Order: sequence, then structure tokens, then C-alpha cells
Amino acid sequence: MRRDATDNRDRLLLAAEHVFASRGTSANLDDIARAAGVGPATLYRRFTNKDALVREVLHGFFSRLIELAKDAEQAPPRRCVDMFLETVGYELADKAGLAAALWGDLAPQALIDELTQRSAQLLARAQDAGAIRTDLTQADITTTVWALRGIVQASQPTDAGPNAPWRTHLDHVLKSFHS
Amino acid sequence: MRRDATDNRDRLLLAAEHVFASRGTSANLDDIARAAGVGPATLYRRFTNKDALVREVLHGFFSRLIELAKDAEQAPPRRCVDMFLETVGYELADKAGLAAALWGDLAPQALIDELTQRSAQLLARAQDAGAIRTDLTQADITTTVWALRGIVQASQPTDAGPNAPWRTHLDHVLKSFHS
DNA sequence: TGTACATCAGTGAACGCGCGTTCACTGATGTAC
DNA sequence: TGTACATCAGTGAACGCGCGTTCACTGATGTAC
Repeated sequence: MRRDATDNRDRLLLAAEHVFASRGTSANLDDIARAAGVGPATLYRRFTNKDALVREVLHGFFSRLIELAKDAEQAPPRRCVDMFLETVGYELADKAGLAAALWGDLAPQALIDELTQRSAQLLARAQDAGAIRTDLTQADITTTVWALRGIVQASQPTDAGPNAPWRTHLDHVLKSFHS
Repeated sequence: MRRDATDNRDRLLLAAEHVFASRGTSANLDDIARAAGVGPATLYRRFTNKDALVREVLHGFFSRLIELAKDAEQAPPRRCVDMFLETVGYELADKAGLAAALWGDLAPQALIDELTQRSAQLLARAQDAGAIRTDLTQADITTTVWALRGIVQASQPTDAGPNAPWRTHLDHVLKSFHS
């Protein structure tokens, strides 16, 4: 691919990440093209269509969540689930617009599967350390992520910082997880 | 208003409740008109525009939530918050499409205020009875509703019954609420 | 109880706008020599 | 290092579709007598 082509592709992807993250995936492509400094038709030279663009942005988002799971694997067993959910919460709050589409048709199934598997391992690790109730399953982790998403989407951007609604809610949930 | 007019208004409102509840407020008006057995133009004789129709449906939805709060006021103080959130969860799960628009621009502020106030009273009642931690505020109740909404929206309709994801999540939260 | 008629209800088709997508063309890039 | 040229990139305007909304007209309702 030619240099000008790769440059524009990168800039379009960056612009799409920003716009989708702040205004959701229903944002229009003209705004993204303008933010990237190209015409709307250029977008269609780099991406098949809007769905393909959304898919690629979601792919990056899920990749970051998987990185967060890997990071948590390095944390002490007693704290690894807490750390994972806290960092996921920050990511969701920062990318509320993407969180909406998290588990839609356009989500990358392979990455979802990997994330599910890794969170199950984190849970098992914390349970083996005796830090988390043994009657919990991976579904409780996923459900908690959905819950955080719901809170983040309803919250104003002003609801940030250590007392953000999603943080106190997560505290409640983790309190129960730790039995 | 003439009899045929009131009849059609009622049927349009019912149809809108069903369609919006199952497919969200972005569902198109043609489907609603068809479900009501009238032409699309008739809808505009009974309602100013789509926003007005959505507002009226949301008004009904919030009225039902307020009824749930009133019902909870009759429950034992130690259980009133639990009961409120459980019944709200059922309502959200049943009307997932409306839950999405819960706190948007079209929501009726007066009813939101009343619901907020009533949930604060429920919380105070449970706290006075020594059933719920005294460091909680009304915001924790609202946040929990948002969380349930997020779960319900991500869940499949098959995730129903006593083991629905939102129910187990609420159990976790209430466990922490009760200290 | 009938009937005439004013009023308002219902309606299919058309309009307009937003937005994803494509067209037909101009312009930049990089390679061959 | 220059230069010619094939290739592919960029682009504004136009297209088409979905959908909210309105038009211009026909039809039902209910009241006055």
C-alpha cells in the first residue's frame, strides 16, 4: 500500500476511535472523514464500509480489554479480579460510546472468547487463593461488566474521579464477591 | 374527541408501548401504525410527532415505576429497598427497549424527581430499621437501576427466570447494601 | 325515527432530510530506464 | 539524478434508501331539526 494510503488509513482509524468512543457508533462518517482531514469517499478506499470500520475499532477496543486481563494476571491472586474489573471500568468510562456496541453483531467473537476465557482464569485464581466465593462463575464477571457499562452510559462526564458512580457500585459488588 | 379518534389513540399508544418496549424507541412509526391497524398519517392526528409519542410512552413507564415504589412502601422496612429494586428489575427486563431511553431528553422530569424522592424515602426507611448501611445514599439506588438496565440490555430474552443475570447481580449488590 | 350537513377523522402518496455509498474524474506516488 | 508513465489514491457531487412528516382528499360521526 502506498504511503499516502497508509497515512490516511491510520488517521481515519484514529478519528473513528475518537468519534465512536465519544458519540457512539451511530455517529456519521462525514464527521470522521472531516476529523481525519480527508473526503468522505476516501474512507471507502481504506475500508469496505461503515460496518468494517466499526469492526476494526471494536477489535482494537477488545484487544485493550484483553491486555487489561493480562495485566491483572500479574497482580496478586487475591486482588486480580478486582484489578481487572477496575481497569475495565476505567476503559468503559473513557470509551462510553464503544461500550454500547460491546456485545453486538459487530463484535469480534474470537476476542470475546479469549476475554471470557481469561476472566474465567482470573476468577479461578482468586478463588484458589480463597479471596472470592467459590459459588461464583465467569458469568458473574461478564454480568458485572455489563452493569458497569449501563452505569457509565447513564452517567454524565462530570461523574468521574474516585467517586464516580461506577466505582462505588463496583465496590458493592466486589464486597459481595469477597464474601 | 370523537369515538373513532379516542379508539385509535388508545390502540396507537398500546402498539407503541409494545414496539418500543421490544425494539427500542428507534423503531419506525410505520410498524406502530400497522400494529394499531391505521395508516401512518393517522398517528399524526393523535400525536404531535414521534417525540411526543415516545414521551407519552415513557410517562406511562415511569408511572409504573412509581407505583412499584409505592408498593414497596407497604413492605416491611427491612425488605422495602430489596423489593423495590427487584420489581424494577422485572419491569426493566420486560421493557428492555424502553429502559434504553430511561434518562434521556424525552424522560418526564417531574416523574423522575418523584421516583428519586420515593426511593430516597425507601432507603431512609430501611436504614432506620437497621437493615441497610447508613453510608449509602439515594445515588446508590439510582446507580443500581442503571446497572440492572445495562445487564438487561445485554442479556438474551432466554436469560429469564429466577437465575437471570440481573437477579444474581442484584443479589450481590443487596448483600453489600445490607452490610 | 329520519335526514341534512358541518365537523373532524382517516389515509395513500408524496416530500424532505440525513446518511451510507458510489461515480467519474483529477492528482500523487513510485518504479523503470 | 531525470523523466515518462502506469498505477493507484483522493475527491466533490450525485445517488438511493429509510423514515419522519405533510398534503390533498375521501369518509365517518354526531348533532340540529
